[in-house]
Amino acid sequence: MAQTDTVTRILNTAEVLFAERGFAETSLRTITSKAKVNLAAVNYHFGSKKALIQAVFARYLDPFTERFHATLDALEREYDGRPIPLEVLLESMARTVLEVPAERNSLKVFMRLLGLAYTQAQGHLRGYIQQHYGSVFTRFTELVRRATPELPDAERFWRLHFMLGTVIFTLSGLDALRDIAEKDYGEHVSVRDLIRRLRPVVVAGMNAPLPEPPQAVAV
Amino acid sequence: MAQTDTVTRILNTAEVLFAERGFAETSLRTITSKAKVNLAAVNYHFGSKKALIQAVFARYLDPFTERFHATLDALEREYDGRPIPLEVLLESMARTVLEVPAERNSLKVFMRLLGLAYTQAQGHLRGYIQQHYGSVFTRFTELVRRATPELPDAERFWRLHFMLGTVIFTLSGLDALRDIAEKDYGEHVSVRDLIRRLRPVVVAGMNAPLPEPPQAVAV
DNA sequence: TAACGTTTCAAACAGCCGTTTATCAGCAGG
DNA sequence: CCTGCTGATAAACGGCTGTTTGAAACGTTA
Repeated sequence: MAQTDTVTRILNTAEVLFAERGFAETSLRTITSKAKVNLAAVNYHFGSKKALIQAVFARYLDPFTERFHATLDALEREYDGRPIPLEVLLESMARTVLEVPAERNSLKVFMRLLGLAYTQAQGHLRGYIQQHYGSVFTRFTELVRRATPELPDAERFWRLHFMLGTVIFTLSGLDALRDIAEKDYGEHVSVRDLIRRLRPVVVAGMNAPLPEPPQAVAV
Repeated sequence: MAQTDTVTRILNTAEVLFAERGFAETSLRTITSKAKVNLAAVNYHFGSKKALIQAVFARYLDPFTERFHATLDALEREYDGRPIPLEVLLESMARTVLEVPAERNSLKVFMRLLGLAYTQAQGHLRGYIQQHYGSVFTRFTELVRRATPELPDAERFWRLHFMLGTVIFTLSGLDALRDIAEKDYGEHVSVRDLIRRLRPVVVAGMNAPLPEPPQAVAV
């Protein structure tokens, strides 16, 4: 019953190629030839290229949502109704994001894929992710809401997306940036190192003073 | 001598379609038919699709770099050797970014394009931008360096890219986010409004406390 | 052994891609 | 008048795309 060797070979090859070149720029022929599988295997096992793309994401996001829900369950038990501090929430999310792909040494790929999901056209992907994994995000934002009661709802919404942008943009473009950083500062940067650097910036961003109201005339 | 009507029609149509769907997903036939010009016109006037993509960027980035250099010239004269405060630098950049496309009501397109330049494969584009416009960025980062002498060089490098990610990610995915925000918070968000919200977050992120050193054993 | 459902495989499908070609219109200067 | 030159146009080019087909190979169960 275990997944066919062919299926995993396709998934393993596809996720790397997608991450490197994007979806439209990666043809099924490239995938199947590099995976040493017959061209028709993709349509046989997945049905279409769209479905393959979604399957690639599901293989990361299914275990992620499961673990993240479990983590949040544990936190809610621990804090027993009291608001969970923002740092704890962010830390938990970061840890879960790191855990899942760590087992396959593919954190970089996972991050690239997340970036692509946001920026590539692929309307079907956005819909699929929203529909299948939207609930975790909703639950998380609700907990963040309780952790930051002083923030207006709209402001918190935008700041969460600001921070999402920071993280996804950085980690998904990591290879290119790393090259520059290494050349200019002679410093090798690991993903964990980057997350260490990201933490204070994200926290400070979330806790930044409120913006001055828009060109308002004082009462 | 003025640019042919055909050339501008192609550029106007192409930039919108590229911004909406990405480069690989936008065919020359789609562009030329929507622009009501002959298919061969693109290759005749630009030479290739790659060159068209670069021309679309050049039409934004050429005036941008020119104005931004002028702005920095003025600032350096004004501060006469003293370091220019970080807020002033960020503010100037934001103002220049807003000015250029404002004349064609295409800020949204410009931002999407910047995002695509980072995230889409298109290796030739990254090279082209680096080669033609890298010097402005270098000059800007050097001024930021003088404005934030307490930051280690590597830390400043990463934080600048964190903030770049925040801005590009947000503004380039603006349409999708705006829909959610409007539905959930009933609030219409303009680009200027978003920049007002971005400012304190970016400043706070740049001024965040330094991260604790990596798992170092105390001496 | 025979029949079965599942998976692999080579080949072909129609369709779209970027680019090139050859033809033709319009207009300049000799 | 006609010779060049710039641009516009329709048509075709070879190549690559995702998908489908029908036959072959496989392992399992009767």
